[in-house]
Amino acid sequence: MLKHSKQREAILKNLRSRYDHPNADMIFASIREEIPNISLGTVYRNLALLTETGEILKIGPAEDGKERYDGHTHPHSHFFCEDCGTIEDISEFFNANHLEQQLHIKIHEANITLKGICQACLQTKTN
Amino acid sequence: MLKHSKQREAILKNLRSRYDHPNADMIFASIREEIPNISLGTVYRNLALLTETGEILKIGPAEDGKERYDGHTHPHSHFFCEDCGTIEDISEFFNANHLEQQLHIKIHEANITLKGICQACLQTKTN
DNA sequence: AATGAAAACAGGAATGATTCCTAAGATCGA
DNA sequence: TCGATCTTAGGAATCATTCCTGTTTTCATT
Repeated sequence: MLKHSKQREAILKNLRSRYDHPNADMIFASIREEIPNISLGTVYRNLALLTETGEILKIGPAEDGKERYDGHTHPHSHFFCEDCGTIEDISEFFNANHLEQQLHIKIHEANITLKGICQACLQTKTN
Repeated sequence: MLKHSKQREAILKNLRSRYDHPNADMIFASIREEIPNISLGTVYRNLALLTETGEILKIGPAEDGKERYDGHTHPHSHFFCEDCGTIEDISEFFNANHLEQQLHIKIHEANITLKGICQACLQTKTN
């Protein structure tokens, strides 16, 4: 059973209010202003919990190798700037040339990352 | 200037000959059969070098958090199985439903990851 | 073939994001 | 109010990756 905690609530509220795809440390720093003695471990544990319940998204590590979190769970993609490291939301339908012109960005790499269950695992499950 | 080394050559040859998207440790184990006293640091250093020269690809960390490498650099995408952790190549044009039927897989998540330079950075460069 | 500077290496220590551990504190149904 | 269970703070542990150092290899030039 999941019990209420002001720490978890603060973390969720923080993520819901921002659009900069922060990492655990950035969230930690933010929450600290409100709950000065919160521990980094608590931030990590609750980010994992909230990700599991689907209330937030964990978006693959950025160039710096740190995981980023997104409090907005509607279907959308992300644009990683290789220069400054910012991560922008992409809601438009995917079309590289169109996107470059529309968002005034330069796309070097466009990868589709698919996750699911492979053929071998699907067959194992049927047995 | 880049000097020849049998260690780097062995790593490249190893990656060119396999299709399982290994991590640094798997490559280390493989090369060790040929060069028993190669060090893990050498493997990491050369993987970084080969990635920089474009001879291999580093494909984002898998579920286990470890980086994977791909010795085949033609444009293609990857499919990560969330169950067994295997990574499969995807060459077909992207269409989730079509792919599921064609490859007999179950797609839970399809993310487009874009990398490049954001508007702010492009403007800074012009200055 | 010998020389020397640059690049690479092996081995091991350091780093750092994330996870784990434990005793104390908060939550909540009964 | 009580107790079972969940959560927390704080700090230690983990472990993939990077860094360091003294030694070895490469290779253009003699």
